Amino acid sequence: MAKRAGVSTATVSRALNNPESVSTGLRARINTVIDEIGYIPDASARALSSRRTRTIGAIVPTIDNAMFARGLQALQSYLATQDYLLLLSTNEYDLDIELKQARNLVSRGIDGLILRGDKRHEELRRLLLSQKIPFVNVGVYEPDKPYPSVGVDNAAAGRRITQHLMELGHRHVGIVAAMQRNNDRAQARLAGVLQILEEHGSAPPERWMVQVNYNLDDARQAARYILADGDRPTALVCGNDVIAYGVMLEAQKLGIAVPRQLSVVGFDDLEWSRHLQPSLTTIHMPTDEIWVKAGEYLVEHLVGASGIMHREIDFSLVVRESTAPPAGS
Amino acid sequence: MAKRAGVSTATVSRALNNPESVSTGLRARINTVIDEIGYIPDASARALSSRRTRTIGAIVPTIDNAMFARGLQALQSYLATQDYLLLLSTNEYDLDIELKQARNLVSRGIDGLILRGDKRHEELRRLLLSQKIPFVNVGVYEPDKPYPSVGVDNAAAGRRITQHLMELGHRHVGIVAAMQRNNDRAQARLAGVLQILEEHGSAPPERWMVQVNYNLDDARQAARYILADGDRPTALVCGNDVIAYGVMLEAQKLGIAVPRQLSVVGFDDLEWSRHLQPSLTTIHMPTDEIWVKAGEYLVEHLVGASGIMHREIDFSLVVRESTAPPAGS
DNA sequence: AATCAACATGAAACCGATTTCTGAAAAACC
DNA sequence: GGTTTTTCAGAAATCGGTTTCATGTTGATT
Repeated sequence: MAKRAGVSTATVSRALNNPESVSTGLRARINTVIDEIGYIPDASARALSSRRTRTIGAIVPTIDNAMFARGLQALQSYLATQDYLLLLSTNEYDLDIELKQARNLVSRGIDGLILRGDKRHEELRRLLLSQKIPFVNVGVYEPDKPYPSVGVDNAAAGRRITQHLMELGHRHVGIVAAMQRNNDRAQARLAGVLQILEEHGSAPPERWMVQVNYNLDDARQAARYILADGDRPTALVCGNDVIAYGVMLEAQKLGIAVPRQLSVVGFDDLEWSRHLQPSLTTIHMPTDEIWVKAGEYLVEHLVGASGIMHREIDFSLVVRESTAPPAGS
Repeated sequence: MAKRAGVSTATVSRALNNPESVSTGLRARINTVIDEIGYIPDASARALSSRRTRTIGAIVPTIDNAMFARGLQALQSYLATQDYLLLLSTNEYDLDIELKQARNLVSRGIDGLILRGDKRHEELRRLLLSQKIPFVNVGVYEPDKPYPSVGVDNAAAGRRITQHLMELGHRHVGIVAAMQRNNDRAQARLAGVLQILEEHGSAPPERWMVQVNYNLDDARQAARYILADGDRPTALVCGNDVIAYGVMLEAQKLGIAVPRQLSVVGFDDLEWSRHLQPSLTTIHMPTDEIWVKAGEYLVEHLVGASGIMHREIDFSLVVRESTAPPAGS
């Protein structure tokens, strides 16, 4: 302890947390000693007595996904400016793992928690409630839910991009969706897409609807499956940009011209989408903004703000070269 | 406290950490009460008295980079199996930020630290030494350094892929390197590439050597700059796969055929590299293995293993379609 | 000059676990 | 059966801060 400065621990604590309450002289002396011996306060002790850790936890399905990586980066940068640290866990889309990770995080005394996904273990719900840990569901906008969410309205995004295809005249539309299991974001997108299709009497046959994992190989395989048939759709809605890339690669390999013979759309607007040949029509998601806002919500909540927050972030349709009217029109 | 079970805190602690030392009856009673009231031990208190947090810190330049995202994912998964948690920070290639983040992590009582990069603040070196915090430099193999490292020998990788170009007969080779500032990995690769080029009397002119950021736009711009000239190289070595993608996109746009008129190579072997048209010749990096090994080293070190470790992980050259003998040969 | 409020500081309790020390009971030994 | 050893569990100290409470000092008020 920096009591080498000849002061009590109480005074050091005050000098650190509430400098104005300590006289200038003492404060200077304390700071000198701190620099001298390289004193670093013990956060565990601090946490133990103050019941605050200045740590925010985050549980995402995986870090190895461009959207999450980007969001986490933005979140971490923001938290750093507020002197918060990010305790990171992944659940690999498994609710039991999520619960276990959450227990661990809670045990660590996180001040707040950021979750990706709505489907969660009932137990986790109780845990967060009983421990009074504020949390946000990030990446979705769900104003009806009894807990805060910040993100885009994914169903609306699904409707928007499908509408675009409808306006171009497509009536034979297939869907290569992302895995729906425990993924509310993917589910909402799919629901939005289907809604518009049904409104136009274009609900796709079984064969034109596939779910795939987040990688190029699986997306290509799905595209091969759907496009192999003689009677194929004139447009494909993909659950995200990565899937769309795979679909376009496979279309190219099969000699199907995009967009002349097949329109392709995605979601997310990753960096590649602008650069692809042809470039990809997609829904732009302001990922950084979403995650930073989520962080802001928690931080503000921790200093006293209150009330459930639902924050909708606007997405936008980015029309590029991968969509055009269907061949026959 | 679960002293509702009618036992002392000491016994509860023992039941949790060293179950064999508690009689079966008591243990059962304690476990029952724990389940009943949903008792979760306070990690802060535990850390305070045991001086261990079961937390590993990591400081990387950015999460938003496919290689780091992937490595962190692998590391986090591994740590989860060992009941360790990952405390994540980024330094954005800035040493001062890194020091600040490290201070914060140390204050949190991390048991070990994973660092990406060799160049660091002198102060940080001292800090880690004085606090006796084990750490590893990940992503590079540097057996001569006085601290552990686990990764590939990037200079050797640079030599290897350049050798491949030499064998194909290229003598006019340009370089689009990654940013060198505070990036030992990028520096080592570049050094390896230059070494081989010089051995073949093919040191590139100024104009053929550019440094760019990790994104497609910058890479394309660099390619445009190098390839605009009438007298252009027959091959380009790119600092990583993302840069190579940008270069190939731009070459395509400029009407320069890859590999017939221009060979392109990268490093990392990201998912896209197999799928590109033409597919990319590159150096495969076993990212998962590297990061998991780094985690293993720390965890093992914390239970008593000792000695500086330098672990070399093998890279491999993956020859695909983006390289061929130069046009004239 | 006397009274009182405001302020700066230290002493000590406290946060919730781990760990050492100690004693009582049970097991082992002769 | 008496003594020694082992096992089990509780009391209490400890980790390093924060925070309440008490106290002495200074400055303002009248």
